Amino acid sequence: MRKKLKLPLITNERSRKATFMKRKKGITKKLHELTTLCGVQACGVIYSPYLSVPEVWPSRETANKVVSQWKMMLVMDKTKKMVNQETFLKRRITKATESWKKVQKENKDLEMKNIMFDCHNGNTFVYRLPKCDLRDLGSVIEQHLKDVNRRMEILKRNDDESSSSLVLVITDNI
Amino acid sequence: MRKKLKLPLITNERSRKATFMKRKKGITKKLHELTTLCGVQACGVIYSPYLSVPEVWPSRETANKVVSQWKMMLVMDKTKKMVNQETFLKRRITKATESWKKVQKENKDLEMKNIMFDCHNGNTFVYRLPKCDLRDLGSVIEQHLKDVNRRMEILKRNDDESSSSLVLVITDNI
DNA sequence: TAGGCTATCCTTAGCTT
DNA sequence: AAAGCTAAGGATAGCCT
Repeated sequence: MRKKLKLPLITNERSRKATFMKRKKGITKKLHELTTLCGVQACGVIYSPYLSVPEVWPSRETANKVVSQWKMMLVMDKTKKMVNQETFLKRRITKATESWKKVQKENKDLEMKNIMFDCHNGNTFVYRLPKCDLRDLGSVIEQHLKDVNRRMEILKRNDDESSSSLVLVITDNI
Repeated sequence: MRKKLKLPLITNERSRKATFMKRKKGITKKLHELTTLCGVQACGVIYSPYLSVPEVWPSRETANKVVSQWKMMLVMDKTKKMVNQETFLKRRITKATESWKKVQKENKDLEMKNIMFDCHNGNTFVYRLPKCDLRDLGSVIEQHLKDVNRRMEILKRNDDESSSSLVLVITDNI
C-alpha cells in the first residue's frame, strides 16, 4: 500500500497537508511522552503553512518560558566558562576575586537584559521589579543609550544634515 | 517482552536515561522528516538532565532564528488584528488613515523592541543600524525609562529612605 | 558508554466515509 | 475538513555485547 522505502522527499499534493497534520500530531505526542516518561522540559515550534501563527507546543506560555530558560542557561554557561578561564589563568586569589566581581557585574547586566526582554514580551511588568533591579536595569538602558549616542555622533560627523540626539542623565543620590 | 500498554509514567532507573536518549533521537528524526516532507520550518528545545545546556534542534542558530520569527509573527498578527478592529469600528477613510499611522508607529516600536532583543543576544550590532532606526530605538528606550522613573517615584513615596533616581533628557534638534 | 538485536507495539500513507 | 480503517513500515524496551 505504502511505498517500500519512504525517502524524505517533498510530496507534491494536498496530501502534504494531511501528512503535515498527522505527523505534527505524532511529534507532539512523542514530545509529551518524552517529557512525562523522563520528567524533562521541552518545547517545539513548527511553522504551519496553513496557519498565520506557528504551532507551538505545549503552549505559547510554556514555550516562551522554556526558550527564555534556554537563553538564560546559555548565558550562565558562558559566564561559567569565563570564570573557569579566569581562575585558570590567574592563580592568585586576589586576582581571581577581582575577576569574579567583574563577571558578577556582567552577569547582572545580562540578567537585566533578560528582564528587559521579558518586559517586551509582556511576561514581566516593570512595576513589579524590586528597587535594586530597577537601578541595575537603568544602568543597562544607559549603556544602550551610550551606544546609540556614539553611533549618532559618527553619523553626524560623516554627514552634515541635522539629526536628533539623545542625552541621558542619571542621578544617584543614595 | 515489553509491557502491554505503555502508560506515560515516570520510569525509575538509569534506564530513564537510555529511554531519554533513544526517544530524543527519534523525535529529532521525526522533526527532520516533517520539515523535509512538508517543507516547513521547525525547531525543538529539550532540557537534558544529563547536559548543562539544553538540546536544541536543528541547531542553536536555526532555533534562535525560528523562535525570533515566531515572536515576530505574533507581533505582526497582533498588529493585523488591531488594524482590522480599527477599520471595522471607524468607517470613514480619514479616521482609518489616522488610526493606520498610529498603528504604524506602534509597529515600529515593536520592531525596535525586537531589534533591542537581538542586540541583547548579540544577533545585531547597534552600530549597524540605520540612522532612522536609531532614533526610533531611542524613543523605545525613553518609554522604558519613563516606566522605571514612575516606579521609582512610587517607591520613594511609600518609603522615606533615600534611593536612586533616573532622569532622561531628550534633545531633538531636527 | 555506546551500539546491536528483536519481539512487540506504534505511526502513518492511502483510502473511504 | 475531519475521522476512521488497515496494513506496511517505523520506533523502541529490554536485553545483549
